[in-house]
Amino acid sequence: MDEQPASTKERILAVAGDIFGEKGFKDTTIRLIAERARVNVAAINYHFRDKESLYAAILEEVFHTGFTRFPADMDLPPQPSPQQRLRAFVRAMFYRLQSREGWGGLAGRGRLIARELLAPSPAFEAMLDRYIKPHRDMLVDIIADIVALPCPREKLLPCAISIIGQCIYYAVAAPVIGLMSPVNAPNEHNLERLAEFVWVFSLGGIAAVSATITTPKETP
Amino acid sequence: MDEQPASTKERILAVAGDIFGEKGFKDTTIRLIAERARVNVAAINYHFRDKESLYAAILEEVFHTGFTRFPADMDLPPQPSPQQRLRAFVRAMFYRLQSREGWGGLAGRGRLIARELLAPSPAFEAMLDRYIKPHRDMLVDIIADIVALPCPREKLLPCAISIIGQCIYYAVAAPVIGLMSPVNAPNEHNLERLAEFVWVFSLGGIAAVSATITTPKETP
DNA sequence: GCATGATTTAAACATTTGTTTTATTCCTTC
DNA sequence: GAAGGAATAAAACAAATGTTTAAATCATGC
Repeated sequence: MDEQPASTKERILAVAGDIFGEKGFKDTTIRLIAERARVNVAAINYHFRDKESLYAAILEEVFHTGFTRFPADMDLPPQPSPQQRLRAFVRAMFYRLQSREGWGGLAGRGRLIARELLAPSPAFEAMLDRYIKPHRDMLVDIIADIVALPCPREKLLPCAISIIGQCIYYAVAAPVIGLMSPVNAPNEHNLERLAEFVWVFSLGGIAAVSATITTPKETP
Repeated sequence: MDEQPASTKERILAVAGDIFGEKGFKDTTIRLIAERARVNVAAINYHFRDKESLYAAILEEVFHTGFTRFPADMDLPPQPSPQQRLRAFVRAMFYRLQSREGWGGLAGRGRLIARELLAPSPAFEAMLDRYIKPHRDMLVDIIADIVALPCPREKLLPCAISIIGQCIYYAVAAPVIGLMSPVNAPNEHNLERLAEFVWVFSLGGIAAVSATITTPKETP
C-alpha cells in the first residue's frame, strides 16, 4: 500500500484512491490522506486546490487505468463468436472491479465506482459519456449478435442492465456476500469462477428473453 | 413527505428514514432532520439518545415494514409452481425496494438498504440474521425446485446471488440508470415490467446453469 | 553563490455538527 | 388546582475538518 517515496503528488494520488473507495467522499478526511501519504495537509490543497478536485482527479485516473488495462475485448481470440465476446466482456468487468491491479479489490477503487453508481458526484457525469455509455453500447452490440434476430436495441437494453447488474452487485455487496457466503466472496481467487458463472447464467437469460421475441408469448 | 403533526417521535422517524436513504449516514445532519420534522434538535437526542441509535431504529423499522408489507410469497395463487414462486419473489423484491409504500422509491429507504450493502453498519448485522438470510434461503429453495435435480445447495447459491443482484442493482444504480436509459429507470410505473423481465431472464439463467449440472460440459 | 520561484511546513481560521445544559412549557394525576 | 415528571426549546460546548496564511526550505538557472 505505502510504497517508495515517489513524488508528493503521486503519493497523494496513490493513497487517496484507496481511502476514498474504502470510506466514501464525506468520510474521507484530508488529514487521513495526508497522514497515510506522509505529507502535510496543506500540500494536498497546494497540489489539488481542494478536496473535490482531488476526488475528480482520482476518478479520472481510476476510469482511465481500469478501462485501458482491462478492455472489454480482453484476451479474445481472432474472429471470436458473440458468446466468446460476452465472456470476455464479463471477465473484464470482474477484473476491473475486483482484481488488485484493476480498481483495487474489495477495499479499493472498485468500491469507489460502486459508490458513484449509488450517488453520482458531479465529476462522475463526465465518466458516463467518456467511458460508461460506449461500454454499454458495446455490450448491447454483443447481445444483438447473440440474439441474431431483427430486434430494436431498446428491447435488448434490459438484458445489458441485468448482465452489468450481476457484475456490479458483486462489487457493491462484496462485504455482505463475504459475510453470508464466503465461498462466493469476490476476490482474486474466485474471480474467474464467478465471471464464468455470470457468463453462463446470462447466456441462458438472453436465450429466454430471445424466445419471447420470436414467439411473443408468456413463459410458464 | 411532511404530513400531519403526529407525535414528535413519529415525525422524526418519518423524515429521518428518507434523509438517511437520500444522503447516507454521515451526510445526514441532525439539524436537517430537525428542520424537516419541524422539531428542535435536542428533541432528537431526547427521544433517541444519539444519531447512531436513531439510525438503528430506522433500520429496524425499514426492514420490518418492508418484509411484512411485501412478503416473498406476495399475491401467490394456491399451489403455485416454483416458477410462479420465483416471479412472486422477484416482484416482492422490486416492490420492497422501489415502491413508494415499500422502502420509499428512488429517494427513499430502498437506497438506505443499498448503502448498507456497500458499507454495512453495526446495526445492519442483526438484520442479516433476522431478515436477509432466511429470505435468501427461501430463494434457494425455489431455485432447487425449479432445477428439480439432485444438487447440493451450494451450487445453487450463485444463482440466488445473480437474481438478487439484478434486483438490487436497480436500487443501487437507479440514478445512473435514470440518466442513461430513462425508459428503464426503476419507478412505480416500470416496476411490474422490470420485475417481469428479471423473472424471465433469471428463469433462462437457471435453465442454463441447470444444464451444466446434468451434463458437466462447456456451453459454446 | 545567489536570486527566484516552486514546494513544504506549522499554525491558525472558520465552519459544521453531534451533543449537552438549563430553562420553560405541557400534561397527567392526585 | 397544584405537583411532578415528561417533553420541548434556546443556547452553549467541544470536537472535527476543509481551507488559508505566512514562514521556511528546496531546487534551478544565471
